[in-house]
Amino acid sequence: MDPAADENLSELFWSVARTLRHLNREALEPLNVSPSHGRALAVLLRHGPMRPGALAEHLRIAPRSATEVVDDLQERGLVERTPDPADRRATVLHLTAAGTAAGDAIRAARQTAAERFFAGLSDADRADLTRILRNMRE
Amino acid sequence: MDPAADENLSELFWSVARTLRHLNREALEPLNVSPSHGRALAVLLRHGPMRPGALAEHLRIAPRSATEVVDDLQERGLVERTPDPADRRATVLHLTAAGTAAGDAIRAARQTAAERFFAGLSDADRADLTRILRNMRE
DNA sequence: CGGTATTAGTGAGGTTACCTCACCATGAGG
DNA sequence: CCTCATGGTGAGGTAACCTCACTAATACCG
Repeated sequence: MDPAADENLSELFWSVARTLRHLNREALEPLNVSPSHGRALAVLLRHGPMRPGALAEHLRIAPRSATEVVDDLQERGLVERTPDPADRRATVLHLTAAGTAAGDAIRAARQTAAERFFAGLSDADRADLTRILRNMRE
Repeated sequence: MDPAADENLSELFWSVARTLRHLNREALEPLNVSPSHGRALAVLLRHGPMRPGALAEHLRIAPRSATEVVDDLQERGLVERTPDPADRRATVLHLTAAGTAAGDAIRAARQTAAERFFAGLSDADRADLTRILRNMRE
């Protein structure tokens, strides 16, 4: 109820979020993949081949922006565009072998970063945090 | 200790962070201030007049980038540059009346957003969350 | 069946919020 | 006083987004 407490909580939350973001970026850096490309690879790895439009939805960006991300990824030989046999307007994106390897590396790096980050918490704290965050997400 | 749990916790955290960011942006939107400008105004409001270099440090951006932010803010009549009497290389930034008003409005909007966001939590949960986040920040 | 509306993807061009590098004026120390 | 460091900024660049306009293809409808 105390407004000052709310403000502190919000600032505290941001401070922690920033640390986590930095950690994630550090984890991705040696893989030579930008966060935005990493997210795209992760989506393709998790959900399999899909159209650029679907990728855009997963990433919550405009379809045009997905085109751009795919351009970069294709240039690096991580994804391929193949025509959709069912709809000649559409293309289907799928990971190359290199793309799958990169995606796996990203997943591993992310997990390591998260482990390091949450390592200082007791099991009880983790449980509390999970419960509270779930609650906040509604 | 369970890797999957860590990953979920990290994703959960991001999901909540995104919601909070959106809420903050919504709160700032009617004030016609970008997040970056809002942060700068908030710093000047909280810490008083300072040099561009100091502002850059507070915002954790390069000095050159602070110049840019100040340019925009000055163009909108929210801050002024005055020569530093103690050092003729330097300038001192201070808020205009309009800038102070904007800063106050931003602070209020932020607080309202935070209140809405943390409204669903019990006092005990807030205390737990605060403690855990402090712990994570080390 | 033909015509209109819709959809998938992308070219062109813009924005925001950063960055580095080079430079000038000034200040500080030997 | 001469060199070196510092404060600010011009010039120019980048990442990751955006909207608008367009083409090709498909879907719907009378």
